[in-house]
Amino acid sequence: MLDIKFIRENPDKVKKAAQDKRVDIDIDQLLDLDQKRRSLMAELESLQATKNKVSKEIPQLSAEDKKARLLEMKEVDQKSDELKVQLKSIDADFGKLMAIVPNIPSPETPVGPDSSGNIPWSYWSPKTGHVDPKDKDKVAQVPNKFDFEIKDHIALGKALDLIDTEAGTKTSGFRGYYLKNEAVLMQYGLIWHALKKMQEKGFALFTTPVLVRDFALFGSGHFPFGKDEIYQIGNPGKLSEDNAKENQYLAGTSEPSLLAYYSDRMLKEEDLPVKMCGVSSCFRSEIGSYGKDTKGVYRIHEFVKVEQVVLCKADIIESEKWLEGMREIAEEMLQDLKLPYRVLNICTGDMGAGKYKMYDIETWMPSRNDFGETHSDSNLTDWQARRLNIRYKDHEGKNKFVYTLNNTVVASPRILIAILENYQQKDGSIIVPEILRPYVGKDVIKK
RNA sequence: GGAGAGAUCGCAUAGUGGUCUAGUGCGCUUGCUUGGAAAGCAAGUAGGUUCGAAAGGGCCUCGGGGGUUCGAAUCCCCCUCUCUCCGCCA
Repeated sequence: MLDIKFIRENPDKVKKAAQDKRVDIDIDQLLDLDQKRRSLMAELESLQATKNKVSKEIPQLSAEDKKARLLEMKEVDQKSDELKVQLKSIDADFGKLMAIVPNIPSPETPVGPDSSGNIPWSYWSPKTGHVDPKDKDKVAQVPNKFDFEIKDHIALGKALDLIDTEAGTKTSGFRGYYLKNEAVLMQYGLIWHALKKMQEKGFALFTTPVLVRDFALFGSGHFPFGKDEIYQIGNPGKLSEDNAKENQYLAGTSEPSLLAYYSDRMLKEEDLPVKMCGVSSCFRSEIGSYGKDTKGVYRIHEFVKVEQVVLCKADIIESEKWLEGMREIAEEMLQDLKLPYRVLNICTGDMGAGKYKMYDIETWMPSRNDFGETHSDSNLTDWQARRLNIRYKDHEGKNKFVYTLNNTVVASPRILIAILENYQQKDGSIIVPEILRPYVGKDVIKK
């Protein structure tokens, strides 16, 4: 959500943002509704003021005067009832449009239509260290090379009894899977490693509700945009469009729950930044990606994720520092695992409506012969905080909306794809990354 | 699943149709007092929105929504949440 005052004063900036982000919204219509809404409100409020005044006089009046006044009030009532009906419908339309007004992207965000417009920002591998994207020769050295015929994670998972998608599909349906044996230990080891790291960095740890209400998903910006992507559940007797407040949903990330923890709160400036780290199951319907990544555990309906969220004061410089800081934490995770990756600066057409700036981190996945997204780092400035009413009192005593940011720490089993494939050996075994060995209890996974 | 009680200005509490512009206590802020402090005294102590250059008005908010009424914290309906007891249960 943007401030309506900002939209009034900068309609061209907002139109440009909508165009670049490919959000279909008529800003002129919004401003027209805003105008109508305000003039209706003014009219209605002056009627209300009359009513309030007369109501106070009535007890003191003579019986006759009283009668006359009451008749007048009936008319005022009728008029105000009419206006209320009009205002209600305008309000509803206004609210719907306000909910989809996109945030203004940062000056560093490339303008582009879709993922093809994303720009590599940096590369890293254990061999090369950080690599500038302009250094083409070095960039070519980032991916792991193998001097034998590689297997994909599906074949490796099957051969070593780590992943069973056939049984998973039988039990759960399309995109179902079981993790087994060392893969289970690896997943929990990754989560444990991530949680310890985040705690050491001063983040408060949370397990979060996965089953959430409408407002949390609206607040994070997952509604109304990505409604198809989210499973709706609840008491069948209560499920309905009109009663969205009662419906519950399976969240696709712990971000909505972490943000909602502070909804409707008034923080003090010294409380900021609030650093949160959530671990939860995540559910995604993957409607709209039929036929994409249909094999293995790259794109699945349920997974586990450790997520980082920061609420900081309303200062663009400070928020950018946190975006970079959270990116570094995610990179540290991949460096701990010694996995090659790249960071992309995400373009306007590929970022959500609420985002100011966004990086994706993609980890090398040999069977795809490409990098695959494993982390997503976003600065949403006050766009979410306005939706969730998360404010703080600054040192001058002024109330402001916080800025919100979020990034992945680790998501499994997707990260297991990179681990299994990058660490595979010629003999079909898999070396366990050093940091996971205490959790897995061995150095090599083999038949 | 059953029965009952409740939700009021940061906290606690009063308030049962007009005197509520929501009182009181605590907390907090400022001032007076004091060598300094405590105590005491005095004043202040929410948010949103709208009109206005400002000063300052108007409107809304007593869990949320709707209704009755000229007028609702107060009466009615629906919802959410909390607590107590019973039942069931990981």
